[in-house]
Amino acid sequence: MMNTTYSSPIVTVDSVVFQLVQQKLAVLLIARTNQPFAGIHALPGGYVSAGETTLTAMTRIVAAKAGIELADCGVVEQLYTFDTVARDPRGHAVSVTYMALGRNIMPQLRSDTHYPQFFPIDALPEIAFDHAQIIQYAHERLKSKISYTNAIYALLPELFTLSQLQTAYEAVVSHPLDKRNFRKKILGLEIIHETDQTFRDGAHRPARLYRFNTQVVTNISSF
Amino acid sequence: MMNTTYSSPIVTVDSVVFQLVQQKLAVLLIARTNQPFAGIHALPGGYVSAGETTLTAMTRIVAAKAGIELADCGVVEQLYTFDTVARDPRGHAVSVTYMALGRNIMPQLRSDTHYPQFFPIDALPEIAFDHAQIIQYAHERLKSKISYTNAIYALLPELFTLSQLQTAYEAVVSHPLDKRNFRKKILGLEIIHETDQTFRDGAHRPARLYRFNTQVVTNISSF
DNA sequence: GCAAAAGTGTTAACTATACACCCATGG
DNA sequence: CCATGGGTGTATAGTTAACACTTTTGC
Repeated sequence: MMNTTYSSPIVTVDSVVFQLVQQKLAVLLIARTNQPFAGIHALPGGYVSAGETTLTAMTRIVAAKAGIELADCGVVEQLYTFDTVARDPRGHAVSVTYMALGRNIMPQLRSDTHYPQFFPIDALPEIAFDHAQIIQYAHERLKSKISYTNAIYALLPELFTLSQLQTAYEAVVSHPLDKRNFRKKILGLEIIHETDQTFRDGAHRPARLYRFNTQVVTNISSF
Repeated sequence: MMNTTYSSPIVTVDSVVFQLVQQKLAVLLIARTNQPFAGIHALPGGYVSAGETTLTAMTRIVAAKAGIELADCGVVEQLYTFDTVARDPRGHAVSVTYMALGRNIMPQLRSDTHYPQFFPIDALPEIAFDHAQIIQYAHERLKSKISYTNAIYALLPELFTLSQLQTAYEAVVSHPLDKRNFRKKILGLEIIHETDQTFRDGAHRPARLYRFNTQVVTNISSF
């Protein structure tokens, strides 16, 4: 064993990039240009080469295929590694998946035209490979993550109203929350603080703007 | 991009196998026979070859290096995938890690003598590579897992007393639990049921034996 | 009868939930 | 003055946490 003529599986990465689009959770998909699944939407992904880390590869691939800089995403987290048998024409592939959270991301059409777009998670098109399951897995992870960390900051602008924050939570957990209970709880967690600024938007009372205490993922357990 | 002369990283697996030894959580380590870290203890791990899944590779490797059949472990779960740079003499390696839970596992000395042994997690020897961090990560995952699933069944015999169950929980979370609260809670979860058998062991009242409702990992959330 | 582990309830603190009205603004 | 979203408190139910004595057995 362990001889140097050993033949390894192909290593790939696939990325689930989330952002809020019109107050709904949306995921980045590209239209595939090659077989299999040509024309069908898929997560941006590609091959990892020897000498680059999976995270570096992901950054490179998402920039190349969707014109998105992962550095602009406030949270990047590894999800799971799938043994996707019979997916790659060259044989067995191991796919490392990541989740990224961003805001105000504008996908750019690249020269090789992969048609990157954000789709609301409750209105996804047909999805190639097992990527629908990966998206679902990422969504579950995100739901869970925002319940014990401040990670939702990465989906919001630096300054935000409590209503925007509540809407973001609701977009992720996909059910409505009680306004008074939500505010009581979030303020009690001491992960945000109010600023002296307000936000005016239409014919109603202006909203106080808040800011996260930190833009680093932090646990908010009861201990 | 995506040309067929692409060179992939090496893929490896590393396994964190837990069991209870004398009522303490213990992890399987082997003594390395080669450089680097010759003579130092490490997690059982090795190369994944094209055509086998990481789980198959892990099963093969743990059997080869420690004489342990993963099929005997009640829970096997993927943990995380590490980009271990500069670890493999042939270059960049991607290491997929798994956690397994078992009971009554006896490691076997194999022909190529890797000296497999279980060490209590609070008395580990010097550990090679970044494996100490992997063990800590696995321990955190296990702590968390037993709080929202019945996964601890995999560390216990089929029939067990409530005191044994409590001791198992305590071994994992590494702090003592209140006996009355523990029993109230565990019985309220309805994941175990009492049998008509008891266990006699020394000069005291015999203990009722219980059994898990299922030997499959199941969530026990409040919903 | 004594040592040793098994077994058993109550109270207080905290957390989660349900629920409805007034406020400040723009038009 | 009215439509719109911003902002606020209280009462109840449920959950968690602290805590000590009696029971059954072997020797």
